[in-house]
Amino acid sequence: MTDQLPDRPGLRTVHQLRALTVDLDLLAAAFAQRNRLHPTDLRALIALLDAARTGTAATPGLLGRELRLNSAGTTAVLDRLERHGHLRRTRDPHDRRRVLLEVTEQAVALGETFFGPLIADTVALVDGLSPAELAAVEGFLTSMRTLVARHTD
Amino acid sequence: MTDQLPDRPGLRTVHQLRALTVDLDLLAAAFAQRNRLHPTDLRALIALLDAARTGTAATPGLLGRELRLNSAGTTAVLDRLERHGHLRRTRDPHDRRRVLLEVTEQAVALGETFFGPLIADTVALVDGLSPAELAAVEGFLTSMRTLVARHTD
DNA sequence: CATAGTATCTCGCCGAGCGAGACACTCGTT
DNA sequence: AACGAGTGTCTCGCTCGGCGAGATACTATG
Repeated sequence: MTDQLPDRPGLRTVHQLRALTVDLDLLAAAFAQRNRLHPTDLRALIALLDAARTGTAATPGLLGRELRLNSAGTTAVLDRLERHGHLRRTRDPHDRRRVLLEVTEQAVALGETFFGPLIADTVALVDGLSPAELAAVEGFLTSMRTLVARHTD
Repeated sequence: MTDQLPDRPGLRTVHQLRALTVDLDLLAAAFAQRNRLHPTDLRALIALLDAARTGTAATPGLLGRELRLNSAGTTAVLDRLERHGHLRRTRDPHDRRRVLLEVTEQAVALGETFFGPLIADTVALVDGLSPAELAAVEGFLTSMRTLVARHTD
């Protein structure tokens, strides 16, 4: 970005990666708008679907921490999702201060329409790679994550 | 957060890629907050720095289209950036309806503090790859972009 | 010229998210 | 058992980013 030297492999890759993240953001934004969801609501839905998939108990507090929202903002997100029928709130019988969040079938279906085809295509793409290619791609992604993590402080 | 053991290589890669984009978003958000910028202002700044780097003339209209903001919102973004000294507005002498946007030295420096180290590390990482590995990574990124583009409609 | 088209800005409004605080509940201490 | 501290969630009032509508200034075309 701050380097003008054209066509060094490293810079080309940086550019490709950045373009890809921008495209993914645009895709998410387009999907959100088409389904009358705010970007934050979509992020929340993704987090809740993840939790449901891994069997983790989701609560407003956890969600708010994940989305970097304070409690008031979290309540507002949940109100919107509940109003749109993507979410059910139930009191935790073991700790009656807590609220358990349950995504509805409708929300799961919505998530599948969004992620399903893209994931399927990506899996097909990855399955078409040779073992060496797969190793290179996975190594790159892993290295990038630790690298980004090191710059977040 | 949700590092479950994904069964197939394809899914594992999908997960890694998604985690990476989330981490990059978090990095950007953290940087924005530390510099008293709104996420949109940072996106605008990135777009303007890109334009400056490629020698493209930046105008409010172009920027607004890129950021998916209407004209009122675009004006507000530019007001904020100008107020913070990241931007100068000048009338285009050839078409006096238009306003030309010029990032200040301060903004360029800010961009370098943000992107510089991360880009340098990424370039170093990519430079350390064998030609075959590099080809695999670039091929993957390119394929993903066309794949995402196909799903955006 | 007049008229249509274009680039930008202003005004009034909506609503996402914040800070402060209320309320309900749990838990350790006494 | 009763109290206080700590925790999870929600309510209230507010700020301010972004939108729709329209004003303003300029260019292009007949």
